[in-house]
Amino acid sequence: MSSIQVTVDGQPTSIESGVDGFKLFTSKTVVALRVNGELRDLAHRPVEGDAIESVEIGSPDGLNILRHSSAHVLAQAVQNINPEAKLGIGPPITDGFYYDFDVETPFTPEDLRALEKEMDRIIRSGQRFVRRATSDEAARVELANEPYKLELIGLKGTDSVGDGAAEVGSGELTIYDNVNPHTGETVWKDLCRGPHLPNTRMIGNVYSLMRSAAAYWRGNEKNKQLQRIYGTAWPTKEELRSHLEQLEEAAKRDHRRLGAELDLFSFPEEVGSGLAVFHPKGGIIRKTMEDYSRQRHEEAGYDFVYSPHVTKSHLFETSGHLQWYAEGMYPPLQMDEERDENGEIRKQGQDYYLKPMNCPFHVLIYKSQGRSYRDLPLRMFEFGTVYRYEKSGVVHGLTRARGFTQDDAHLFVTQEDIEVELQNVLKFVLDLLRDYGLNDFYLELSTKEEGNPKFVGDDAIWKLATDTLEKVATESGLKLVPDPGGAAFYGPKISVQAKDAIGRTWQMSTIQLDFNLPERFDLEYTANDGTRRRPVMIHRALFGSIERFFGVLTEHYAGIFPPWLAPVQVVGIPVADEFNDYLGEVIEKLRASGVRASLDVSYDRFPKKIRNHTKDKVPFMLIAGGEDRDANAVSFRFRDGSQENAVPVAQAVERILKAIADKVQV
RNA sequence: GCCGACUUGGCGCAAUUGGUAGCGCACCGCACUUGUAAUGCGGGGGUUAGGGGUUCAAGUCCCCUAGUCGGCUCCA
Repeated sequence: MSSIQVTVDGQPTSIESGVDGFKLFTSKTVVALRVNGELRDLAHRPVEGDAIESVEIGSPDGLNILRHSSAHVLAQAVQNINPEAKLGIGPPITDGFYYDFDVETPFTPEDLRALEKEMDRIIRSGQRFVRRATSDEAARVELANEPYKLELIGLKGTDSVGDGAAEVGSGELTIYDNVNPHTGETVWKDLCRGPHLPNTRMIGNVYSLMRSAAAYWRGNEKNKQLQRIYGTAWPTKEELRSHLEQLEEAAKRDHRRLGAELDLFSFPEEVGSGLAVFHPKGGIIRKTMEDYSRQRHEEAGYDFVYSPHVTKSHLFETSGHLQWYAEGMYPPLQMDEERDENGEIRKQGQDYYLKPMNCPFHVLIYKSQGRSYRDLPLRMFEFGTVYRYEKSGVVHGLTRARGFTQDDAHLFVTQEDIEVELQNVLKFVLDLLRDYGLNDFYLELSTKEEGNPKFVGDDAIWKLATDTLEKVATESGLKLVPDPGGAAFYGPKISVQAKDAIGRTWQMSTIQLDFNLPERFDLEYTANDGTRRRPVMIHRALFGSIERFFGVLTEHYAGIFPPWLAPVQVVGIPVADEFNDYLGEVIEKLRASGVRASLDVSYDRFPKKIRNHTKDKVPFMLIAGGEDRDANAVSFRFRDGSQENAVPVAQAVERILKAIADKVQV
């Protein structure tokens, strides 16, 4: 046996030639190799000079392999039960995998259970995943019954493969055979780049089919819809359990659920899809959010403006919305048209539109007078309610609504001031988000997609805008993630992504640079040399939409709002009626200081009152009985059940006021 | 918009093979007057999302509309 020189996990090592990954790594948790940067099956045999690393099942690559192999088992199970099912693609995704199938009838929950049974059988049989290189021609013959796979072969090496990249790469084509370990017989096969687990047993019973749904073939709504099955798979039972618990936790925090439970808002069917009404408790939270935002904007030198909800079509023609964005707008309201008895138009009508954006109005305010460089930067701020015709299938609670209020600002600046103003805006935005309790951010830079006609304006301007945004974003020190093609039609944007308490990220603020609207509206200012120049606009929404931000905060806090936001901040619960007056005085004292406090004088018994207000997530429950009254004190009970007895009244009041003023959580 | 599931009193749910709507919480009344998550008793409230059809009979079956949920596409 000759030996070869390789490096194994960074260490120069001499190994026998022809040795495969199974021999190199005997640990059961190693599922694949990384050879010179490329993922390989454990059956791969390294050659002289290779740099080899082990891939642990718990590593990101290892998890992908586990999940990808699980997807294969799912596909095999589907075809075992229904040989007519045609295969789409089946990649790993965050926390799991999916596989798309073309089947006559969609899968039912019962089907999923039957499929899990079949998958268990396949997994227990310990099939090996065996890689086999093939040619395009041979694969076409072998997969003649799999039209979607044939299509992928045709796309091989092109940019349009998209999610099919798990099936075909740019190199040689490979098929994975699932081989029965006892008979050596190939029981199933799939076009796939791999790598895969050595055998199905490694999947164990640590997977679960989650749901089925339709998905367009190759993600294009013009294509046929296939039936997709989603699953999750993990290396260990504990990880699967904790994943399922996390889903449960997320469900408990769902703002739609908490909104109903805490009586914050609702979506009356009578009003229409995606249109919320805020109830008193939600209303006070929202008002508090808005009031604080107003205060900060005032301090930061913004002007407050207001604009109507509807306007004549011409404004949106000038802005470009009707040309570029009509399908996202509510259909027009036809006004003032009159016809004679023959149906002939006697008086020409007008089309009015609900506004999808506030910017054109702010532009008109800018234009209402001649502007000087001395006026700039001009910062206009408005809680502007906009209406967008979201497709029926995408409406989702407060986070995707058809009517919502943007905390919208438009900054008119000179070219020279762009950078400084952007820096200030970004800092302002992040500071304010922190005050609302979000602390973990990264930035996304959304740029135009070359050649896509939806983006208006000339390339040089786009480049300047994009470069400036990138510079400012980079200087912020936050992580910057590119988002090609995600720009607004009139300009690139930075968006602030915030992580919530359970690690989910939400797009919050956006800052967009716009050279285009000033052009379309022919905006000008007089420079200090007397020449007329064109200002640049910065569009900036901080919460994105107040409704959406409200929803995000509700989920972030799981409904347990910090005192400054809590709809009811203090409830006084007397131990018995006898103490109503005593505790009532304390509550009055708090109310006089602006605290949202009330006294529970209902006929409920004491423990029931505690239960009620705990369920309502009131931050401070103040309790008073004989002992407290004698000591001129009250007792605190907090939402987590902890308590603090005999706190002198003056101290208690001060403590509550301070918690509210400091915007801290309790 | 597309695919699928779902819609029963304010909320959460139940109702054998189609046989004519129940429960808990909440609400109202009465009694109890209580030291840290549910006091007891009584009461009111639904033409089962809306409309149409099949049937002797529809919450249960079929069709249309609206809404909700999960995905897909979309999110300027």
